[in-house]
Amino acid sequence: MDALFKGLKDQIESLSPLEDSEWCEFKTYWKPLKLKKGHQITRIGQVEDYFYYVYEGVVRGYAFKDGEDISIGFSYKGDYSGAYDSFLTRNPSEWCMETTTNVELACIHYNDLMNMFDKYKSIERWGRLFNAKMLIAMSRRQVESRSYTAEERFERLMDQSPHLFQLVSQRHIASYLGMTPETLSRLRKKVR
Amino acid sequence: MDALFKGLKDQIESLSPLEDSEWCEFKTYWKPLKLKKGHQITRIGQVEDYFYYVYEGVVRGYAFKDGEDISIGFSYKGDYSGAYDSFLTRNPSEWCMETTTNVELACIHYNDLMNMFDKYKSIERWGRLFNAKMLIAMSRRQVESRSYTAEERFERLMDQSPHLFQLVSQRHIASYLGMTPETLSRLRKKVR
DNA sequence: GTCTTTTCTTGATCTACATCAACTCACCCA
DNA sequence: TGGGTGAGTTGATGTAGATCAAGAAAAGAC
Repeated sequence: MDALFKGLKDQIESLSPLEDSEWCEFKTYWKPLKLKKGHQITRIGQVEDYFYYVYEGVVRGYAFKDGEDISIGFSYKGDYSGAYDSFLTRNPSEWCMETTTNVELACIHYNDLMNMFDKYKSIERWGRLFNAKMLIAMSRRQVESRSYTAEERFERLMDQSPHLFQLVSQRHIASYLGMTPETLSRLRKKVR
Repeated sequence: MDALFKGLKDQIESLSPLEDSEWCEFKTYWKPLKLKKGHQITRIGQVEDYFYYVYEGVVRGYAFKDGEDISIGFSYKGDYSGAYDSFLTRNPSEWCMETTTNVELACIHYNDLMNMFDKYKSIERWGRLFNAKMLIAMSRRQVESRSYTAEERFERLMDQSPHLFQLVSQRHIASYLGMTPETLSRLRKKVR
């Protein structure tokens, strides 16, 4: 439990250092949470009320396209997670989140986070820089998905996140890479 | 010139209202700028020092993939523009910006904006919300590019931004939509 | 205004990847 | 312990869109 909060604090302070008193108050709004593999965190059509910090395990975010689900991203240790679009806009979510392993999280309610933004400039700053970081990661991924073939995307993922292949099923990885499970299977065979 | 600043102020205050005194100071750091069609605003490899507000005209952002340029996005009246990734990280830009029409812009230097963030909480908040807005737009676009065929993406762009086809060349729109100019040409013929 | 260069169009061909289908393997639980 | 269910593999075939090529149109340049 302590380690979880330490991780969270370090993560936040890497973007914006907080006064001890600020952290002490901020901390009280974050609730630790353990979930089993396969748990649905957010469903389509519901407004996302929580923002999650992932301390242990993997959370998968995905959207629906004619009934088939397509993976948008995976959050690991140290990442944040949640249907962030819905969390920010307060509109019903078009994405879902589910755990693909057992996970340990900490979550904070929208209202509490907004109050913290109002109250502390340092936390407002963290919010700005956090959004900036997400934005940068996302724009990288955008160019990535446009500039490479299926095979190249697969190879790059193998280089960058080999552990993912142990933690997530092939078909979820396939949809993340924008290809069918069959294609991914053939690519894996080719490499072996 | 007045209209430009009024547009900028409205745009900022739609996210975070400012005190008159705050706006008065903030305003002094924004420099108006007129550029001719075809002007290179940012080049690859240089660190982006400015953040731009587009008052009139169209700015195109693009990246390179084996020598061919691929359009990442277009900024019109009321949008912001710039190699935002490089602006935020202070790393050499992997993107370029160029005007595709004559444009009127206002720009602010990185250092000045950072000073304003330090000094005023309301401006820090604007920064947070601005990033959030960009993030939401980008994640929509990401799902968009994965969920639709070339033909659907073309139709959706025709619906949402028909004016773009007058302002930007076919091949730039084609690369934006993730297809070749030939394919776009055939799709246009089909619709006519 | 004519000459050059670039953009757009149209057709013929090619290919990466999807789709459809059948078979194997692991895992679960009754 | 055996059979049901879902995940992964493999093969045969289909297709959206890329590539190559060559002509038409439009936009600059002098």
